[in-house]
Amino acid sequence: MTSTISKQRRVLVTAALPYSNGCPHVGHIAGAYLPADIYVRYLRLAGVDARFVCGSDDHGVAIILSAQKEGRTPADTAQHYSQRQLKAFEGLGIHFDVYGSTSRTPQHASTSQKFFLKLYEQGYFEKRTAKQFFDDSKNMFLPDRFVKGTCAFCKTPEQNGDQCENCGKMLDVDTLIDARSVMSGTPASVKESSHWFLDLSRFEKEVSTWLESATVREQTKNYVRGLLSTGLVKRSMTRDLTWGIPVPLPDADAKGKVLYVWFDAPIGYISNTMELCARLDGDEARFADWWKSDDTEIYHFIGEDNTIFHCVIWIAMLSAERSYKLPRGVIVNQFLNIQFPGKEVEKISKSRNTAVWIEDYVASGSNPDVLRYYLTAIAPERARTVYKPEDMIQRNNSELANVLGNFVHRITSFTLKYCGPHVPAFPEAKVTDVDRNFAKAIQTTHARLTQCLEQFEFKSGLETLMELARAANKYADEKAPWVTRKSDMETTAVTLAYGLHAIKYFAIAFAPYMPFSAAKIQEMLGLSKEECGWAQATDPLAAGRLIKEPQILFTKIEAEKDALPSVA
RNA sequence: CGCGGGGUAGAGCAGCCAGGUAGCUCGUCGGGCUCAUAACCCGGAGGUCGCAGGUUCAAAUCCUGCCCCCGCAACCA
Repeated sequence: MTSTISKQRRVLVTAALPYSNGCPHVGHIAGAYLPADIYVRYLRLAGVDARFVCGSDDHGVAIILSAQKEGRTPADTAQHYSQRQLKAFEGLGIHFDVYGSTSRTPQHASTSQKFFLKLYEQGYFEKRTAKQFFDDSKNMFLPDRFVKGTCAFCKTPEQNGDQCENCGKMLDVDTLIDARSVMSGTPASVKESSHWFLDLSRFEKEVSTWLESATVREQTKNYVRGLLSTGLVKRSMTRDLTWGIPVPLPDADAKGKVLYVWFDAPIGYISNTMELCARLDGDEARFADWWKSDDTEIYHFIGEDNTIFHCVIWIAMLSAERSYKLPRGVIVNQFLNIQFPGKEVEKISKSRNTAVWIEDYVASGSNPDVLRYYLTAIAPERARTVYKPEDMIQRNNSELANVLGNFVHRITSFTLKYCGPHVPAFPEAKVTDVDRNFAKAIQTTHARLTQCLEQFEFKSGLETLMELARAANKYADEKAPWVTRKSDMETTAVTLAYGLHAIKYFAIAFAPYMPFSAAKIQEMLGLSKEECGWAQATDPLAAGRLIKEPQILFTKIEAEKDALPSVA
């Protein structure tokens, strides 16, 4: 009997909690959710006990503003978008084990408050009272970016409340003249307010130690090293808002204040895990297996805008709280820009109407795998990259349809046509070096792909797979079964068996990237779930297995010139 | 001298961490094949790998300096 000592690997994967005043677009997907989903799918195929946690981030001032604009309560707004987000994700095959919400997941508020109190009791907070701009008409304090006024130093008008664009001086309540609220246009008044600051500089050592040992991309490390070298600051963890988690202090000044949204948001990873354990295991206390166990690896997938919160503040928070494990890695992708035909490269922006929305893509009935493929192929892992609608069509046609889809189709249809509906048997003596090298290429590809996935290099892994798909077409051409079938059916059988072997490999290896298409190939070969493990991926297909009629995996997309925006 | 990223064929990108024939897709020119989604395969043309030094037998890759482009600069998320 073989040893069963080795414990099953356990991995908790989180994707950034989407802010619930909007829906995901291609940039969000490429940044965090798709790579996280690919990783989780890979882990599960490899037999790892993986859980995938996400949920909406419902608090903060932007939700309040959206709710005002939409004429409903912040709670309703949050719920509305949260549900749409989940539907969009599901439409792309991005499947979370739990999609919670920082305003509705039952464990969230208490978990966040306990977290805050633990830091408070250890004396990590400093209470400070300061003057802040206030909008009397909206009855709310104004964050810097919601105040405009004239710079007291150089007299440049229309400056934001944080820094003058002209002279570069920092602006505050005393140095921004004639300040008015951006929200209402009314003059901003000034009020005093008390807040609780977390002195991040006390955790510089912890953050630094974590950073150097964690799985974090090099450019992310450089960025955080830069922050550390200039020194961390004190940062307020409370806000004067009517929507959020109440600050759980007996202090009279804490009344009416809520936790800073970035304090409670990452705690959402924990509270959503609790909710998941309550549902799946019937015991929310089992969350400790994921958050308090040395045996669990935690990975956060985020976009670059979240770096400071996950790689500095969250690490400091966890270090201060002490009972939770620090993440093993934070996988940060850069931003995705966008370029429409005949236009310049620009940022994806809701207000400028340059976003491509996932729910639109899903509603159009387009193949989710095509978008998954394209967004992985252009994944902004190392640097920002550009999403181009025509580029996606081109890649769909020339790579997915012509290379991968066509290979699967030509081999299976040839087999059905000339060798009957089964994987053909063949005499070993007919196997040549060409065949053996091809089989070897499958093994090599698998080893490289596995390494790529383990190292979070999803783009590179996909390229490796596509290389094999090209090699597969070369193999078919070199072996030319359409020629050998006239004189040598045994050699033809070898070629087809090896070709089908490759197809079976694709059915498993592409599954993390393109689950819908992989499932189609699995169906064509009649593969069971048990046969589709990562460890069995390179096993050949047994002779005699029934092959089903091939389906088209990727239809070509005609470049509808009329549908493209006209260039003025 | 604030911080970070980028500058590789006509276009878009990979390769850089672990130096060793400059690769992929599209476009373009020619050939082959006919199993396949008018698909596939082979070959050609096209690159001073931003610039200048340095290390090395060898540099797109490591080091130094410079030029250009893009972001970020924490009390928005």
